[in-house]
Amino acid sequence: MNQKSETRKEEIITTAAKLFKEKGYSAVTMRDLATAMGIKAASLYNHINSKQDILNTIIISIAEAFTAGMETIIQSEDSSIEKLKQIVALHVKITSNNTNGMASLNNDWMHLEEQLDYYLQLRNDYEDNFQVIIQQGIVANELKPNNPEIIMFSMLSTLRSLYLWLPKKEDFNPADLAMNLSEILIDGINT
Amino acid sequence: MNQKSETRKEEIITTAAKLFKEKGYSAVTMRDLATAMGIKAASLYNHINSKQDILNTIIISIAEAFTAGMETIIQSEDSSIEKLKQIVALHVKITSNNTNGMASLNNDWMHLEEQLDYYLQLRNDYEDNFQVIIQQGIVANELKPNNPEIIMFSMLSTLRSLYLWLPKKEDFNPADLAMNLSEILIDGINT
DNA sequence: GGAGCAAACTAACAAGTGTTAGTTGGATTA
DNA sequence: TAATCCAACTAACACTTGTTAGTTTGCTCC
Repeated sequence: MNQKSETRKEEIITTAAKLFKEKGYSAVTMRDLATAMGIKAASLYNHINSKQDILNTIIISIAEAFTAGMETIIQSEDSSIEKLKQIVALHVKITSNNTNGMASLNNDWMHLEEQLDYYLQLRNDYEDNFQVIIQQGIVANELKPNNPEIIMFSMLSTLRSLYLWLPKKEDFNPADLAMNLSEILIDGINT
Repeated sequence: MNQKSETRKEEIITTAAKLFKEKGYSAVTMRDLATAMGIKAASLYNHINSKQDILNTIIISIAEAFTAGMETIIQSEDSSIEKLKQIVALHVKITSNNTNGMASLNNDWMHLEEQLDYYLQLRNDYEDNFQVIIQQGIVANELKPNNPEIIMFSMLSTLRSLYLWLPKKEDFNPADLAMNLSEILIDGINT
Protein backbone atom coordinates (compact mmCIF):
# COMPACT_ATOMS: atom_id res chain seq x y z
CA MET A 1 0.00 0.00 0.00
CA ASN A 2 3.02 2.33 0.05
CA GLN A 3 4.08 4.62 -2.72
CA LYS A 4 6.22 2.14 -4.61
CA SER A 5 3.58 -0.59 -4.63
CA GLU A 6 0.87 1.80 -5.81
CA THR A 7 3.09 2.81 -8.66
CA ARG A 8 3.79 -0.76 -9.69
CA LYS A 9 0.10 -1.61 -9.46
CA GLU A 10 -0.72 1.35 -11.67
CA GLU A 11 1.87 0.21 -14.18
CA ILE A 12 0.17 -3.15 -14.37
CA ILE A 13 -3.23 -1.58 -14.85
CA THR A 14 -1.93 0.74 -17.55
CA THR A 15 -0.27 -2.12 -19.36
CA ALA A 16 -3.39 -4.24 -19.03
CA ALA A 17 -5.51 -1.45 -20.52
CA LYS A 18 -3.20 -1.32 -23.50
CA LEU A 19 -3.47 -5.06 -24.09
CA PHE A 20 -7.22 -5.02 -23.51
CA LYS A 21 -7.54 -2.38 -26.20
CA GLU A 22 -5.63 -4.51 -28.70
CA LYS A 23 -7.33 -7.86 -28.14
CA GLY A 24 -10.16 -7.40 -25.69
CA TYR A 25 -10.33 -8.45 -22.06
CA SER A 26 -11.13 -12.12 -22.63
CA ALA A 27 -8.36 -12.68 -25.13
CA VAL A 28 -5.65 -11.27 -22.87
CA THR A 29 -4.18 -13.82 -20.45
CA MET A 30 -2.38 -13.11 -17.24
CA ARG A 31 0.68 -14.61 -18.91
CA ASP A 32 0.35 -12.09 -21.74
CA LEU A 33 0.16 -9.31 -19.21
CA ALA A 34 3.11 -10.66 -17.24
CA THR A 35 5.23 -10.94 -20.36
CA ALA A 36 4.40 -7.35 -21.28
CA MET A 37 5.55 -6.36 -17.78
CA GLY A 38 8.71 -8.46 -18.05
CA ILE A 39 7.79 -10.73 -15.12
CA LYS A 40 6.04 -14.05 -14.49
CA ALA A 41 2.29 -14.37 -14.21
CA ALA A 42 2.31 -15.36 -10.57
CA SER A 43 4.26 -12.22 -9.69
CA LEU A 44 1.38 -10.07 -10.79
CA TYR A 45 -0.53 -11.24 -7.76
CA ASN A 46 1.87 -9.42 -5.45
CA HIS A 47 0.21 -6.25 -6.71
CA ILE A 48 -3.30 -7.02 -7.88
CA ASN A 49 -6.08 -9.25 -6.59
CA SER A 50 -7.40 -10.71 -9.80
CA LYS A 51 -7.80 -10.15 -13.51
CA GLN A 52 -11.37 -9.15 -12.85
CA ASP A 53 -10.21 -6.47 -10.43
CA ILE A 54 -8.03 -4.87 -13.09
CA LEU A 55 -11.01 -4.51 -15.39
CA ASN A 56 -13.15 -3.08 -12.59
CA THR A 57 -10.54 -0.48 -11.77
CA ILE A 58 -10.08 0.59 -15.37
CA ILE A 59 -13.74 0.93 -16.21
CA ILE A 60 -15.26 2.26 -13.00
CA SER A 61 -12.76 5.07 -12.59
CA ILE A 62 -13.54 6.36 -16.07
CA ALA A 63 -17.28 5.95 -15.65
CA GLU A 64 -17.13 7.99 -12.48
CA ALA A 65 -15.15 10.70 -14.23
CA PHE A 66 -17.94 10.99 -16.79
CA THR A 67 -20.54 11.13 -14.06
CA ALA A 68 -18.67 13.90 -12.25
CA GLY A 69 -18.21 15.88 -15.45
CA MET A 70 -21.88 15.59 -16.36
CA GLU A 71 -22.83 16.73 -12.87
CA THR A 72 -20.92 19.95 -13.36
CA ILE A 73 -22.37 20.58 -16.79
CA ILE A 74 -25.94 20.00 -15.68
CA GLN A 75 -25.64 22.40 -12.81
CA SER A 76 -24.42 25.25 -14.99
CA GLU A 77 -26.76 27.98 -16.26
CA ASP A 78 -25.53 27.81 -19.83
CA SER A 79 -27.64 27.32 -22.91
CA SER A 80 -28.29 23.79 -24.15
CA ILE A 81 -25.96 24.20 -27.08
CA GLU A 82 -23.27 25.43 -24.71
CA LYS A 83 -23.85 22.37 -22.55
CA LEU A 84 -23.55 20.08 -25.56
CA LYS A 85 -20.24 21.70 -26.41
CA GLN A 86 -19.11 21.05 -22.86
CA ILE A 87 -20.08 17.41 -23.22
CA VAL A 88 -17.99 17.15 -26.36
CA ALA A 89 -15.06 18.73 -24.51
CA LEU A 90 -15.57 16.34 -21.60
CA HIS A 91 -15.32 13.31 -23.86
CA VAL A 92 -12.27 14.66 -25.65
CA LYS A 93 -10.56 15.35 -22.36
CA ILE A 94 -11.27 12.06 -20.64
CA THR A 95 -10.49 10.08 -23.77
CA SER A 96 -7.20 11.83 -24.42
CA ASN A 97 -6.20 11.17 -20.81
CA ASN A 98 -6.88 7.45 -21.08
CA THR A 99 -7.36 6.18 -24.60
CA ASN A 100 -6.76 2.58 -23.72
CA GLY A 101 -9.12 2.59 -20.78
CA MET A 102 -11.86 3.98 -22.98
CA ALA A 103 -11.53 0.94 -25.19
CA SER A 104 -12.26 -1.31 -22.23
CA LEU A 105 -15.17 0.83 -21.15
CA ASN A 106 -16.68 0.62 -24.61
CA ASN A 107 -15.98 -2.99 -25.43
CA ASP A 108 -15.56 -4.96 -22.22
CA TRP A 109 -18.07 -3.49 -19.78
CA MET A 110 -20.14 -6.67 -20.08
CA HIS A 111 -17.36 -8.61 -18.41
CA LEU A 112 -17.72 -6.67 -15.23
CA GLU A 113 -19.23 -8.90 -12.58
CA GLU A 114 -19.96 -7.49 -9.11
CA GLN A 115 -19.63 -3.99 -10.52
CA LEU A 116 -21.79 -4.51 -13.59
CA ASP A 117 -24.98 -3.14 -12.06
CA TYR A 118 -23.20 -0.09 -10.73
CA TYR A 119 -21.68 0.61 -14.11
CA LEU A 120 -25.03 0.27 -15.86
CA GLN A 121 -26.58 2.65 -13.40
CA LEU A 122 -23.90 5.28 -14.06
CA ARG A 123 -24.32 4.83 -17.78
CA ASN A 124 -28.09 5.12 -17.68
CA ASP A 125 -27.94 8.23 -15.54
CA TYR A 126 -25.45 9.77 -17.92
CA GLU A 127 -27.60 9.08 -20.94
CA ASP A 128 -30.70 10.38 -19.19
CA ASN A 129 -28.96 13.63 -18.37
CA PHE A 130 -27.67 13.90 -21.90
CA GLN A 131 -31.14 13.46 -23.31
CA VAL A 132 -32.67 16.00 -20.94
CA ILE A 133 -30.22 18.60 -22.20
CA ILE A 134 -31.25 17.86 -25.78
CA GLN A 135 -34.93 18.05 -24.92
CA GLN A 136 -34.44 21.38 -23.19
CA GLY A 137 -32.65 22.61 -26.28
CA ILE A 138 -35.60 21.65 -28.44
CA VAL A 139 -38.11 23.28 -26.09
CA ALA A 140 -35.99 26.45 -26.01
CA ASN A 141 -35.90 26.40 -29.80
CA GLU A 142 -32.13 26.12 -29.84
CA LEU A 143 -32.31 22.76 -31.58
CA LYS A 144 -34.41 21.49 -34.44
CA PRO A 145 -37.25 19.27 -33.27
CA ASN A 146 -35.54 16.06 -34.32
CA ASN A 147 -35.95 12.87 -32.33
CA PRO A 148 -33.88 13.42 -29.15
CA GLU A 149 -32.87 9.80 -28.96
CA ILE A 150 -31.45 9.83 -32.46
CA ILE A 151 -29.59 13.05 -31.76
CA MET A 152 -28.08 11.59 -28.63
CA PHE A 153 -27.27 8.32 -30.37
CA SER A 154 -25.49 10.13 -33.13
CA MET A 155 -23.45 12.38 -30.87
CA LEU A 156 -22.66 9.68 -28.35
CA SER A 157 -21.56 7.22 -31.01
CA THR A 158 -19.05 9.69 -32.30
CA LEU A 159 -17.82 10.65 -28.85
CA ARG A 160 -17.51 7.04 -27.75
CA SER A 161 -15.41 6.23 -30.78
CA LEU A 162 -12.89 8.95 -30.04
CA TYR A 163 -10.55 6.43 -28.45
CA LEU A 164 -10.01 4.91 -31.88
CA TRP A 165 -9.07 8.18 -33.53
CA LEU A 166 -7.25 10.28 -31.01
CA PRO A 167 -4.11 8.12 -31.04
CA LYS A 168 -3.85 8.51 -34.82
CA LYS A 169 -4.35 12.26 -34.71
CA GLU A 170 -1.72 13.48 -32.33
CA ASP A 171 -1.32 16.60 -34.45
CA PHE A 172 -4.68 17.83 -33.11
CA ASN A 173 -4.60 19.28 -29.66
CA PRO A 174 -7.68 18.42 -27.60
CA ALA A 175 -9.09 21.95 -27.61
CA ASP A 176 -8.95 22.24 -31.41
CA LEU A 177 -10.45 18.83 -31.90
CA ALA A 178 -13.29 19.56 -29.49
CA MET A 179 -14.09 22.76 -31.37
CA ASN A 180 -13.98 21.06 -34.73
CA LEU A 181 -16.16 18.23 -33.54
CA SER A 182 -18.69 20.51 -31.90
CA GLU A 183 -19.02 22.40 -35.12
CA ILE A 184 -19.60 19.29 -37.19
CA LEU A 185 -21.96 17.68 -34.72
CA ILE A 186 -24.02 20.77 -34.06
CA ASP A 187 -23.90 22.77 -37.29
CA GLY A 188 -23.70 19.85 -39.71
CA ILE A 189 -21.42 19.56 -42.68
CA ASN A 190 -23.26 21.09 -45.61
CA THR A 191 -22.98 24.64 -46.85
CA MET B 1 -23.27 -29.85 -48.87
CA ASN B 2 -26.97 -30.51 -49.47
CA GLN B 3 -29.79 -28.20 -48.57
CA LYS B 4 -30.42 -29.43 -45.05
CA SER B 5 -26.77 -29.25 -44.01
CA GLU B 6 -26.39 -25.73 -45.35
CA THR B 7 -29.37 -24.65 -43.33
CA ARG B 8 -28.06 -26.18 -40.15
CA LYS B 9 -24.69 -24.58 -40.72
CA GLU B 10 -26.35 -21.22 -41.15
CA GLU B 11 -28.27 -21.74 -37.94
CA ILE B 12 -24.99 -22.28 -36.12
CA ILE B 13 -23.45 -19.17 -37.62
CA THR B 14 -26.49 -17.09 -36.78
CA THR B 15 -26.51 -18.35 -33.21
CA ALA B 16 -22.79 -17.76 -32.92
CA ALA B 17 -23.18 -14.19 -34.11
CA LYS B 18 -25.78 -13.60 -31.42
CA LEU B 19 -23.50 -14.94 -28.71
CA PHE B 20 -20.50 -13.07 -30.09
CA LYS B 21 -22.50 -9.87 -29.86
CA GLU B 22 -23.30 -10.47 -26.20
CA LYS B 23 -19.87 -11.48 -24.92
CA GLY B 24 -17.39 -11.12 -27.74
CA TYR B 25 -15.71 -13.83 -29.79
CA SER B 26 -13.07 -14.84 -27.25
CA ALA B 27 -15.49 -15.19 -24.36
CA VAL B 28 -17.82 -17.53 -26.22
CA THR B 29 -16.83 -21.19 -26.02
CA MET B 30 -17.83 -23.94 -28.38
CA ARG B 31 -19.71 -25.45 -25.44
CA ASP B 32 -21.66 -22.20 -25.03
CA LEU B 33 -22.53 -22.30 -28.68
CA ALA B 34 -23.49 -25.96 -28.55
CA THR B 35 -25.74 -25.38 -25.53
CA ALA B 36 -27.46 -22.53 -27.33
CA MET B 37 -28.08 -24.92 -30.22
CA GLY B 38 -29.29 -27.67 -27.92
CA ILE B 39 -26.53 -30.10 -28.87
CA LYS B 40 -23.06 -31.12 -27.67
CA ALA B 41 -19.90 -29.23 -28.61
CA ALA B 42 -18.45 -32.07 -30.67
CA SER B 43 -21.57 -32.20 -32.81
CA LEU B 44 -20.92 -28.71 -34.09
CA TYR B 45 -18.01 -30.09 -36.07
CA ASN B 46 -20.36 -32.06 -38.30
CA HIS B 47 -21.30 -28.70 -39.78
CA ILE B 48 -18.44 -26.25 -39.33
CA ASN B 49 -14.67 -26.52 -39.57
CA SER B 50 -13.59 -24.43 -36.63
CA LYS B 51 -14.53 -21.59 -34.35
CA GLN B 52 -12.24 -19.39 -36.37
CA ASP B 53 -14.10 -20.27 -39.54
CA ILE B 54 -17.38 -19.08 -38.04
CA LEU B 55 -15.88 -15.67 -37.34
CA ASN B 56 -14.40 -15.45 -40.82
CA THR B 57 -17.73 -16.23 -42.41
CA ILE B 58 -19.61 -13.69 -40.32
CA ILE B 59 -17.23 -10.81 -40.83
CA ILE B 60 -16.06 -11.27 -44.41
CA SER B 61 -19.55 -11.61 -45.86
CA ILE B 62 -20.57 -8.31 -44.31
CA ALA B 63 -17.36 -6.56 -45.29
CA GLU B 64 -17.90 -7.65 -48.88
CA ALA B 65 -21.46 -6.36 -48.80
CA PHE B 66 -20.14 -2.93 -47.80
CA THR B 67 -17.56 -3.04 -50.54
CA ALA B 68 -20.17 -3.91 -53.14
CA GLY B 69 -22.50 -1.19 -51.92
CA MET B 70 -19.75 1.43 -52.00
CA GLU B 71 -18.82 0.36 -55.51
CA THR B 72 -22.33 1.13 -56.70
CA ILE B 73 -22.45 4.48 -54.94
CA ILE B 74 -19.11 5.62 -56.29
CA GLN B 75 -20.05 4.81 -59.85
CA SER B 76 -23.22 6.89 -59.73
CA GLU B 77 -23.37 10.44 -61.10
CA ASP B 78 -25.12 11.88 -58.07
CA SER B 79 -23.95 14.86 -56.02
CA SER B 80 -21.66 14.26 -53.07
CA ILE B 81 -24.43 14.92 -50.58
CA GLU B 82 -26.61 12.44 -52.41
CA LYS B 83 -23.81 9.89 -52.22
CA LEU B 84 -23.42 10.47 -48.50
CA LYS B 85 -27.14 9.85 -48.05
CA GLN B 86 -26.73 6.61 -49.97
CA ILE B 87 -23.91 5.59 -47.65
CA VAL B 88 -26.15 6.21 -44.67
CA ALA B 89 -28.86 4.10 -46.27
CA LEU B 90 -26.34 1.36 -47.05
CA HIS B 91 -25.29 1.13 -43.42
CA VAL B 92 -28.86 1.13 -42.17
CA LYS B 93 -29.78 -1.62 -44.61
CA ILE B 94 -26.83 -3.94 -43.98
CA THR B 95 -27.04 -3.42 -40.24
CA SER B 96 -30.76 -4.08 -40.02
CA ASN B 97 -30.24 -7.29 -42.01
CA ASN B 98 -27.58 -8.57 -39.64
CA THR B 99 -27.32 -6.69 -36.38
CA ASN B 100 -25.41 -9.41 -34.60
CA GLY B 101 -22.91 -9.85 -37.37
CA MET B 102 -22.18 -6.14 -37.31
CA ALA B 103 -21.17 -6.46 -33.69
CA SER B 104 -18.52 -9.02 -34.62
CA LEU B 105 -17.32 -6.90 -37.50
CA ASN B 106 -16.91 -3.92 -35.20
CA ASN B 107 -15.49 -5.63 -32.15
CA ASP B 108 -13.84 -8.88 -33.16
CA TRP B 109 -12.20 -8.20 -36.50
CA MET B 110 -8.80 -8.36 -34.80
CA HIS B 111 -9.36 -12.04 -34.09
CA LEU B 112 -9.43 -12.87 -37.76
CA GLU B 113 -6.30 -14.76 -38.68
CA GLU B 114 -5.70 -15.81 -42.28
CA GLN B 115 -8.38 -13.37 -43.39
CA LEU B 116 -7.19 -10.39 -41.35
CA ASP B 117 -5.18 -8.78 -44.13
CA TYR B 118 -8.02 -9.18 -46.59
CA TYR B 119 -10.45 -7.59 -44.16
CA LEU B 120 -8.14 -4.66 -43.50
CA GLN B 121 -7.75 -4.10 -47.19
CA LEU B 122 -11.51 -3.97 -47.70
CA ARG B 123 -11.87 -1.59 -44.78
CA ASN B 124 -9.12 0.73 -45.98
CA ASP B 125 -10.54 0.85 -49.48
CA TYR B 126 -13.96 1.63 -48.08
CA GLU B 127 -12.66 4.48 -45.97
CA ASP B 128 -10.62 5.86 -48.84
CA ASN B 129 -13.68 5.93 -51.07
CA PHE B 130 -15.70 7.54 -48.30
CA GLN B 131 -13.13 10.27 -47.89
CA VAL B 132 -12.89 10.94 -51.59
CA ILE B 133 -16.62 11.58 -51.70
CA ILE B 134 -16.28 14.07 -48.86
CA GLN B 135 -13.36 15.83 -50.53
CA GLN B 136 -15.27 16.10 -53.79
CA GLY B 137 -18.15 17.61 -51.83
CA ILE B 138 -15.86 20.25 -50.39
CA VAL B 139 -14.34 21.07 -53.76
CA ALA B 140 -17.82 21.35 -55.29
CA ASN B 141 -18.81 23.65 -52.45
CA GLU B 142 -21.53 21.29 -51.30
CA LEU B 143 -19.81 20.83 -47.96
CA LYS B 144 -18.18 23.24 -45.57
CA PRO B 145 -14.38 23.07 -45.73
CA ASN B 146 -14.05 21.13 -42.51
CA ASN B 147 -11.35 18.52 -42.06
CA PRO B 148 -12.47 15.57 -44.24
CA GLU B 149 -11.05 13.01 -41.84
CA ILE B 150 -13.02 14.41 -38.94
CA ILE B 151 -16.18 14.47 -41.01
CA MET B 152 -15.69 10.86 -42.00
CA PHE B 153 -14.80 9.85 -38.48
CA SER B 154 -17.93 11.44 -37.14
CA MET B 155 -20.27 9.92 -39.71
CA LEU B 156 -18.64 6.52 -39.66
CA SER B 157 -18.68 6.32 -35.88
CA THR B 158 -22.40 6.87 -35.86
CA LEU B 159 -23.04 4.45 -38.69
CA ARG B 160 -20.86 1.76 -37.16
CA SER B 161 -22.74 2.02 -33.88
CA LEU B 162 -26.09 1.41 -35.52
CA TYR B 163 -25.99 -2.25 -34.51
CA LEU B 164 -26.37 -1.15 -30.91
CA TRP B 165 -29.45 0.96 -31.51
CA LEU B 166 -31.45 -0.67 -34.23
CA PRO B 167 -32.58 -3.60 -32.06
CA LYS B 168 -33.93 -1.16 -29.45
CA LYS B 169 -35.75 0.94 -32.03
CA GLU B 170 -37.89 -1.51 -33.89
CA ASP B 171 -40.57 1.15 -34.19
CA PHE B 172 -38.42 2.92 -36.78
CA ASN B 173 -38.47 1.43 -40.21
CA PRO B 174 -35.09 1.51 -41.94
CA ALA B 175 -36.13 4.10 -44.52
CA ASP B 176 -37.34 6.58 -41.89
CA LEU B 177 -34.28 6.08 -39.77
CA ALA B 178 -31.96 6.58 -42.71
CA MET B 179 -33.72 9.85 -43.53
CA ASN B 180 -33.61 11.07 -39.97
CA LEU B 181 -29.97 10.20 -39.62
CA SER B 182 -28.97 11.81 -42.89
CA GLU B 183 -30.65 14.99 -41.80
CA ILE B 184 -28.86 15.08 -38.46
CA LEU B 185 -25.49 14.11 -39.85
CA ILE B 186 -25.59 16.47 -42.81
CA ASP B 187 -27.67 19.44 -41.66
CA GLY B 188 -26.68 19.37 -37.99
CA ILE B 189 -29.02 19.74 -35.08
CA ASN B 190 -29.24 23.46 -34.34
CA THR B 191 -31.88 25.83 -35.59
C1' DG C 1 24.90 -7.48 10.67
C1' DG C 2 20.33 -8.76 11.20
C1' DA C 3 15.24 -7.82 10.94
C1' DG C 4 11.73 -6.62 7.87
C1' DC C 5 9.80 -6.25 3.55
C1' DA C 6 8.67 -5.62 -1.38
C1' DA C 7 8.74 -8.06 -5.40
C1' DA C 8 10.31 -11.37 -7.95
C1' DC C 9 10.59 -16.53 -8.57
C1' DT C 10 9.26 -22.03 -9.25
C1' DA C 11 5.88 -25.47 -9.04
C1' DA C 12 1.57 -26.90 -9.08
C1' DC C 13 -3.61 -27.00 -9.10
C1' DA C 14 -8.29 -27.73 -10.91
C1' DA C 15 -11.09 -26.20 -14.35
C1' DG C 16 -11.91 -25.08 -18.93
C1' DT C 17 -10.34 -24.79 -23.96
C1' DG C 18 -10.88 -26.27 -29.14
C1' DT C 19 -10.87 -30.27 -31.47
C1' DT C 20 -10.55 -35.40 -33.00
C1' DA C 21 -11.91 -40.28 -33.20
C1' DG C 22 -15.04 -43.51 -33.25
C1' DT C 23 -19.96 -44.88 -32.47
C1' DT C 24 -25.09 -44.95 -32.73
C1' DG C 25 -29.87 -44.34 -34.11
C1' DG C 26 -33.07 -43.01 -37.33
C1' DA C 27 -34.34 -41.50 -41.85
C1' DT C 28 -33.59 -41.88 -47.04
C1' DT C 29 -32.45 -44.23 -50.98
C1' DA C 30 -31.34 -48.40 -54.01
C1' DT D 1 -34.73 -55.37 -47.07
C1' DA D 2 -30.15 -53.69 -47.27
C1' DA D 3 -27.01 -49.97 -47.88
C1' DT D 4 -26.08 -45.20 -47.24
C1' DC D 5 -25.93 -41.11 -44.85
C1' DC D 6 -26.87 -37.29 -41.74
C1' DA D 7 -26.48 -35.52 -37.36
C1' DA D 8 -26.32 -36.45 -33.08
C1' DC D 9 -23.59 -38.80 -29.30
C1' DT D 10 -19.50 -40.33 -25.68
C1' DA D 11 -14.83 -40.26 -24.56
C1' DA D 12 -10.71 -38.43 -24.75
C1' DC D 13 -6.63 -35.51 -26.12
C1' DA D 14 -3.19 -31.93 -25.35
C1' DC D 15 -2.98 -27.41 -24.03
C1' DT D 16 -4.21 -23.09 -21.75
C1' DT D 17 -6.53 -20.66 -18.14
C1' DG D 18 -6.52 -17.91 -13.51
C1' DT D 19 -4.79 -18.50 -9.26
C1' DT D 20 -2.36 -20.27 -4.81
C1' DA D 21 1.53 -21.77 -1.92
C1' DG D 22 5.84 -21.49 -0.62
C1' DT D 23 10.55 -19.77 -1.54
C1' DT D 24 14.34 -16.62 -2.86
C1' DT D 25 16.57 -12.23 -3.73
C1' DG D 26 18.12 -7.82 -2.71
C1' DC D 27 17.21 -3.47 -0.55
C1' DT D 28 16.37 -0.29 3.62
C1' DC D 29 16.71 0.94 8.27
C1' DC D 30 17.89 0.19 13.13
